[in-house]
Amino acid sequence: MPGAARTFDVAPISRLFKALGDETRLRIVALLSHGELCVCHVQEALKISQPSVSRHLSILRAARVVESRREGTWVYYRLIPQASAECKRQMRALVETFARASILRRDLKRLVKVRGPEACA
Amino acid sequence: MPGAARTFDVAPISRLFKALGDETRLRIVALLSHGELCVCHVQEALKISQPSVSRHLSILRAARVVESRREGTWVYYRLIPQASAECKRQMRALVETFARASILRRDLKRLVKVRGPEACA
DNA sequence: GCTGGATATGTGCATATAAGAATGTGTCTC
DNA sequence: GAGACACATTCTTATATGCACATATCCAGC
Repeated sequence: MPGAARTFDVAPISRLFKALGDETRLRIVALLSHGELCVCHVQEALKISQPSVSRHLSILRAARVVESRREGTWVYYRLIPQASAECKRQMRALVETFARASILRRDLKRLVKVRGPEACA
Repeated sequence: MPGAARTFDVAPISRLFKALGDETRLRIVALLSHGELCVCHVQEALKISQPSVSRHLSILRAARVVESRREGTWVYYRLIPQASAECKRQMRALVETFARASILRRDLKRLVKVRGPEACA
């Protein structure tokens, strides 16, 4: 086996952690852990500028943490299953953490209630 | 309850991920997940400069990921239990990942065999 | 095709981070 | 206390990151 890795490859986890090592992006992942959301939902929930949300989402997408789906005018983002077992393990732990954060879940419910579960405007 | 957190506090996890979002530091944590090591061991295992090892270790210590203990000339580093449940969960998942990386474990064993389990020189 | 709303991207700036070289601190031995 | 060794810190340079602002793209409805 030529070029077989002599040491464990930490690159995938490192990439994941780097993407998650930012409060804003972590809050976005927390929101998305409860389901799919469009950009305006995230923007409203986090109270930050639209370009900032978009940028952080693109970083998360580049890191293969989220994927997007366009539906008319709106773009919906959701978490995607991790490719490697290591990243899968980390994301599972993270989602479990967020699942226990009932306060955040209430925030999200309130947001969806206000803005509507399907409509963005 | 005045000042009660309206949103889930992501700061501790963010801080942890930021510290771990670097390949070198992740490799260091991987090594330490198998037990306590002194700086020269880490330096030897990772084949990087001594100041670089020291600097990364200080970052990990600032992030409350490791702690150090001086024994004569040498300084030993080890992982420390995380304070918050969220960080504990992430570190458990990470250590489990490294425990499965048998290749890395063999590297470490070889290193300890060469350098000795107790003596650094 | 034009307009307006939703989203994405470019630019400039301030700050943070990483690596290498040099130097400083602490501890042991003699 | 002088020298040797282990480790930490500082400095410089190159690169990366986050934010604010402006601008561009994409789509729906007319």
